[in-house]
Amino acid sequence: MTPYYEDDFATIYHGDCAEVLASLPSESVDAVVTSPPYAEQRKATYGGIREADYPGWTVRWMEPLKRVLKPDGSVLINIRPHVLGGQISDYTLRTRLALRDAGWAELDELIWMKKGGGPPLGHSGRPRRSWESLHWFGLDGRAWCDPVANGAPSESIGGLRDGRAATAGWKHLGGHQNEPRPGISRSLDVATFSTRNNPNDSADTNHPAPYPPKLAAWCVRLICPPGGVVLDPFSGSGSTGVAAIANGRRYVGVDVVEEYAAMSARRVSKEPPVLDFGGAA
Amino acid sequence: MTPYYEDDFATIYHGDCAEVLASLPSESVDAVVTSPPYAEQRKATYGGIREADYPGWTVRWMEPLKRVLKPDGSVLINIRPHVLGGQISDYTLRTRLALRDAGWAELDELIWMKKGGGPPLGHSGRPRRSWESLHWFGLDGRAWCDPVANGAPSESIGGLRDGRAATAGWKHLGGHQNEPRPGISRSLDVATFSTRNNPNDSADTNHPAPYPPKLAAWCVRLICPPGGVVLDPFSGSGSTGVAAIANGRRYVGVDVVEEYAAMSARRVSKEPPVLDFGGAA
DNA sequence: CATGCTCTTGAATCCCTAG
DNA sequence: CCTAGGGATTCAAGAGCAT
Repeated sequence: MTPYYEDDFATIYHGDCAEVLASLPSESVDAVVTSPPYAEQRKATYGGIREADYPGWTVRWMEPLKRVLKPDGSVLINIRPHVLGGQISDYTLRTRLALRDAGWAELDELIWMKKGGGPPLGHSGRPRRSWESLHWFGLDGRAWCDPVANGAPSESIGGLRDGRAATAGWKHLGGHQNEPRPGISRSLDVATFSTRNNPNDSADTNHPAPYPPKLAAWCVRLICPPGGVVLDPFSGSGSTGVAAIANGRRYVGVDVVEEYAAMSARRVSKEPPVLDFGGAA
Repeated sequence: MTPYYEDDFATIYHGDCAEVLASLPSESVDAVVTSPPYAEQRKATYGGIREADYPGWTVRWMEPLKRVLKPDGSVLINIRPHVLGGQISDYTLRTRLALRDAGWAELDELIWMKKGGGPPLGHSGRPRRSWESLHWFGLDGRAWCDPVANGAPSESIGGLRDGRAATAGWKHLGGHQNEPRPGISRSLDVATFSTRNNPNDSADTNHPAPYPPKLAAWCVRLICPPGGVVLDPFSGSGSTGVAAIANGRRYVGVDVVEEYAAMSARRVSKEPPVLDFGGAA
């Protein structure tokens, strides 16, 4: 399939994601980081998947990934139930079970916590909904992950206190005792970022559902090794691509809406790539 | 059924919760706040419900609540999947769907965020799991809730700026424009508390799964009106009871293990009740 | 360069009214 | 009685500017 845009670090396709994914080489992608259209949302641009159809729709677009992903690759999906009549929808539950039934391994439940609580809208008689799920699936339970990538420097990691090397989450990645990556704590399963986009990008991020680039970067660093390939089948404004390139990964984006494929290409092409894989990981 | 312990503010039963609940008067409980034994956990004391049985087991113990709860009462359940072979268990998903199938309305997904990340345990190659779910169910979508009870004082509530009364989450509770409860923002759907118990309680809280009293208090204030009755069918060390009484509610606790019924009675009887329902709400 | 103010803007829901 | 559409609600982040 012919790319809509291509450079050394990014490839953007305009087309239906199932078709595009079917055309990608086997084991060519390390990680998928995406925020698909939620059920009943974005009707204007994506047709608005109905709740009842959502689990099957998700299983279908993810099926080609079983071939396209590397064996230790994984998928991070941001979806969220809506509230109707004071009750939350169940389509995310049913989607998770459908993916398990389809053979996917559910690795963990990660959370995006909206700093400051996010927009104060919603049901005025209920607590403000201030977090969203990042559902993490892999081909099996052994998916690649760097638990230290988003960790904070720490003064109290066990090894530093008693003279042993600090190897939290590091031996796991093949590190050796004599080259420890010391003083960084394991990250939590929660990413805390404001909902706001970078206002500098505002002209180029006119998309109904952009998530903040900092969140995308957190996800990329967690599940894609440095120098690897990140895929977003619902590229939208291209935030995942920007985050991937800014963190020394390559990007493959897909969008069925030409305007968004163009927007992704524009933003991705402007992002100065980071090639220093050594320290930033 | 004869209570194991009883005073003006608390009643503790020693027995199987399904039997005890069946013996309680209709519409006598405003809210249930509980942390049942997780699947495959606490085998020594509770027999260790198997994962496959967990949804049915939950539906069964909750069934009598449809009669015992007031029509606008609701239930807050703290359970958590475990990790095995790098994959999370699905029993909480299936339990939520089973409760929906049984006619319960799922009102929201609330979260307990463990301040500081909680114990740094778990799989060392993965992010530290630092939150747990509080699943909120009601008889229908109109359950009682005070969205402001746990809110923080705010200087920037809309009404304060332009002279209108600030009635966030207050009109909902029957407040009038001329008696606003101003300057308190709606709480978030996240409760952030450390995992630590009050060290003063340590002698009396030797229970395998105590959640912190501050978390229980947050839950009580959210879903039980001042002066109402809070029920915990898995009373354990009695933290829910302590929180209820300290916040001007009454408590009904049940535990199948006599040692825990006794522990609940002991802690509850020591807690000085708060009777000033006026301001603390 | 800190500090403080104004200004804008949200992946929202509910209620009420009109048909 | 059910459906569809429009108005009301409400607050933190961050930029830009003034002090």
